[in-house]
Amino acid sequence: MKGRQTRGDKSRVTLSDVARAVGVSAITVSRALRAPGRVSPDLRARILEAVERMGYVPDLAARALASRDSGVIGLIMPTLTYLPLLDVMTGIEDRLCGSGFGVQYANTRFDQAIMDQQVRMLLAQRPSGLIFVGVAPTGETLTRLRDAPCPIVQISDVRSEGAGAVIGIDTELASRMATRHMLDKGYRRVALIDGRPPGRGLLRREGYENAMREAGLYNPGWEVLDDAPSSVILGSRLLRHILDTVPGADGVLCHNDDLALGILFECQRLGIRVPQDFGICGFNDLDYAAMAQPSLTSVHVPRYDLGKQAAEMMIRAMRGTVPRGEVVDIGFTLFERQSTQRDRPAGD
Amino acid sequence: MKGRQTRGDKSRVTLSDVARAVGVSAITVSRALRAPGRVSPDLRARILEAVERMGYVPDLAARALASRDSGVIGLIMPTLTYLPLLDVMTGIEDRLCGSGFGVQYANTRFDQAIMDQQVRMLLAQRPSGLIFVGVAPTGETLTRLRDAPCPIVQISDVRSEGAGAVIGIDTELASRMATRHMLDKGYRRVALIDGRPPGRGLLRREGYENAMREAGLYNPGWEVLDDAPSSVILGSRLLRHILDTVPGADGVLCHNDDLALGILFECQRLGIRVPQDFGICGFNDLDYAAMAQPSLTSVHVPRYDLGKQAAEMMIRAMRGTVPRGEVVDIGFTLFERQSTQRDRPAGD
DNA sequence: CTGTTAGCGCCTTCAG
DNA sequence: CTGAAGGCGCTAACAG
Repeated sequence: MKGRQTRGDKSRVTLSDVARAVGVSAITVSRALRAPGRVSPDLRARILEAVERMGYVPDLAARALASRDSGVIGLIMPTLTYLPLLDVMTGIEDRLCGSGFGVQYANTRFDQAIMDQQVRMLLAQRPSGLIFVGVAPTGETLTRLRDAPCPIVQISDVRSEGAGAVIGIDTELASRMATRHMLDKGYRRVALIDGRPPGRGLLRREGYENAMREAGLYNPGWEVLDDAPSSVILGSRLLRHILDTVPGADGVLCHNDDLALGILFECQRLGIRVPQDFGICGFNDLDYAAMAQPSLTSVHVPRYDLGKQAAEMMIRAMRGTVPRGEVVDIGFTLFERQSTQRDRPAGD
Repeated sequence: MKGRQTRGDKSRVTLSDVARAVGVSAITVSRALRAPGRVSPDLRARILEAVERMGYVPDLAARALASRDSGVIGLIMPTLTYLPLLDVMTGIEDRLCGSGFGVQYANTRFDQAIMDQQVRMLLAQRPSGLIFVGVAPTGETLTRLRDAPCPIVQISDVRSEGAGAVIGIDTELASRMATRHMLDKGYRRVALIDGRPPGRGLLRREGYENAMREAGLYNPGWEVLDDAPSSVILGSRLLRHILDTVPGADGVLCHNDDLALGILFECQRLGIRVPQDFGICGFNDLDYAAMAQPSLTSVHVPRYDLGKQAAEMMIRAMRGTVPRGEVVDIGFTLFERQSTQRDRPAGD
């Protein structure tokens, strides 16, 4: 008698299996799992015990289909191979871990069109929330998000246009203060370099320009923007470029510590003394900034906390307690280290 | 007459909507989308046109529920903030991009229990495939995977026990050759340091031990293992530790370039000349290894390709054309750079 | 090549 | 606090 083989599969435990075992209806098990308050305590206990014992794991697809909510929070990222963003990610994950929400990454590869497409896809999968990490939605994406069916949090410059809550720093200010610091230290012909970071390039440049203008030293030719991804190698290359194109250059503001490190190595190779002959300021305060020899001045942003708080906002928003326009400035700190500690030239 | 408001939602376009518009049945549209061959060319064209025009996007949850396949490939990673792994990830993503499969990351945080749990969850969601990146499944996970309902590829040491296809390098060999290289260059009291990398620590240590033993120089006290995550800071700290505990140490084999860079910086700080007084060998050949001053000797692994090939194997496996036991050794290269170029002491 | 018939596993009503 | 119906959107499995 092989009979009763109605459902060919090798018995995946379902909600009704559990329900039958406990002697209640499926919906009660469902509620015991998701809305603890709506089931009597001891029934709930029995149910949870059975769930455990039978090894029941909810089928997310079925749940998503029936409830019109995937329980997934989409993280839209411009790249996955950029260390600073990863710290933010980790903060988000740590906060979300155990909250019952899943995380889905969408890698836009710095490409607007891909972002539009990915966001479209994500939205079609009924996400519980969307977090933009280091990119602000623009263009078509922004439009589509105007009346998105889920909360949106974006980690970006506090002044950027937003479709939801915004958390981040004032990039222009950070860049301006870093530049001013170099000027204060007596550097004059300070160049700016930038690779392909996650999109805040414009604001950083603005801060640099503002500080340089205030000092009457602005020169557009001192801005070196490269489309290659930011890296140590790029930094080395760009130093040579600067020395060629900015006569008498005596410092550089880097939009990333990778670049700063590359600059430092290349200076050492060329026999340029840092900080005496040349000042270097980085951005992000990656771990090696403090360890480098000489140590690198850099703008520190509490990235991990940034992620954590963003996730926190998302969770509150999903409970409906965040006004869509909320903006949080998490602040930054300029760590003034050896790479910019030149004594001011006398009489300057 | 407000009538016919049966489905309250603001019209999400469904398969049947498209089907009705074209005048065919739902299943035909479904097939046109997934199995191009099984629908006549011009019907298919009309359908695709309608799909485009109406902005239809498949509901993955419904699809997963009905087909018992989520179309998602799970990537199990020990951490998301370790640069070398990210290159592998990028390779995987690049290959999978456009293949129609989605990618879902599971971060195990170096924790066996979390891995077990995550794999259990993943399996419950009917993944199309599972790729273990830099970790080999063990314990409960391995058992559970024995008769997994989907292909498995693991990126790890070629000799590691596997639940599916394996692709990677011979870690012991790499480590042994790197150690031998240092010995060849005349370094004698070569220490080993390791932080918390994605699990290949044991094999790397084995390679080091084998090489040291062959040379009659093995000393267990020279192995410094730290549980902190590998980082530049850790490298600096460990150099001081080595100088304290290994009298006359003249070199170190690092299990990561982070560590190597930290060692280098600390040497510079302490006035120890590299490579004359002290040799440094790293692992992974991160971009700064070649740029550092002096440049760092390191073991290069084609990580991006590794990822790409792993994804390729996965795709083949999903078509059922990879024997489960397949093992691919992708090889490595030892780049001998300045940090180990000491002239052999005369008479040694 | 195309259509019909039945669910996939869960959750939303709406009743008690 | 619990239960009974019905359907979410899609796709196997057969038919034609």
